[in-house]
Amino acid sequence: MIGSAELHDTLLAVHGPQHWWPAADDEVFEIMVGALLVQRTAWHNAAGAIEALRRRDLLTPAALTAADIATVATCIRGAGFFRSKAARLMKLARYLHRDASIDELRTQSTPGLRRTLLALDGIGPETADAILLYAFERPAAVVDEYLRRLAGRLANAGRTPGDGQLREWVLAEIDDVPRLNELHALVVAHGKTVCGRRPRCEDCALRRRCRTGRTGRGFSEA
DNA sequence: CACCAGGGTGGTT
DNA sequence: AACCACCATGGT
Repeated sequence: MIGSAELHDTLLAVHGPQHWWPAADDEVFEIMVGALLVQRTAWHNAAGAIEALRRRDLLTPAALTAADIATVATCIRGAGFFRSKAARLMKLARYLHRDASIDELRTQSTPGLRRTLLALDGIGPETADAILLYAFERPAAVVDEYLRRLAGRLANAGRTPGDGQLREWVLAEIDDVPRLNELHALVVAHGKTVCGRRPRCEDCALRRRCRTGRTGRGFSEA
């Protein structure tokens, strides 16, 4: 099985740097909002929703808590699923304004912070790891559908790995935030342009590594 | 027109 | 544990 470091380097050579969320310290809440808004939505539309919220100065927990949910829903309508997303944003803002705070979350250990995020409405494993990585700059491996499909083609020996195995596989060779950041963005770029739902391995820089082409060790159990 | 986009939740088998 | 419907808009 190819290592995550080689996957990173190969995709970087093909697609170049992706420039995803260079998280400034005062943008943590904004990035958390973006991570919720972008779910099953093109980034362009999520970005428009964030700008609409920014125009109304709603990108702080306090301001969003005080806002009317109908106003929030109007701002984020273009990002889709606006009713559920508006409710989730209000819950997130209330939680960070009343029950906790960004600074308090910063003091938590990475595993603890992951559990904290997973307990919030609308934050599942992928969004939690994206927030850990892009907002809090913690070493986290974001496992998305593109990476699952990619791993399914690259792991020719064993069975297709589960999400937990995929996280371990990524972190085994990459533990620094900049490359984990870049890797997830590159996997998405690769999935959208070359090997998406229907693989086009003949055009892919990884074609020699794919199940249709070659040998490898595959993922090990446990 | 069908399909996709930086998923998660709740219910059923 | 795997599968499913649902959420909803904008772009191609």
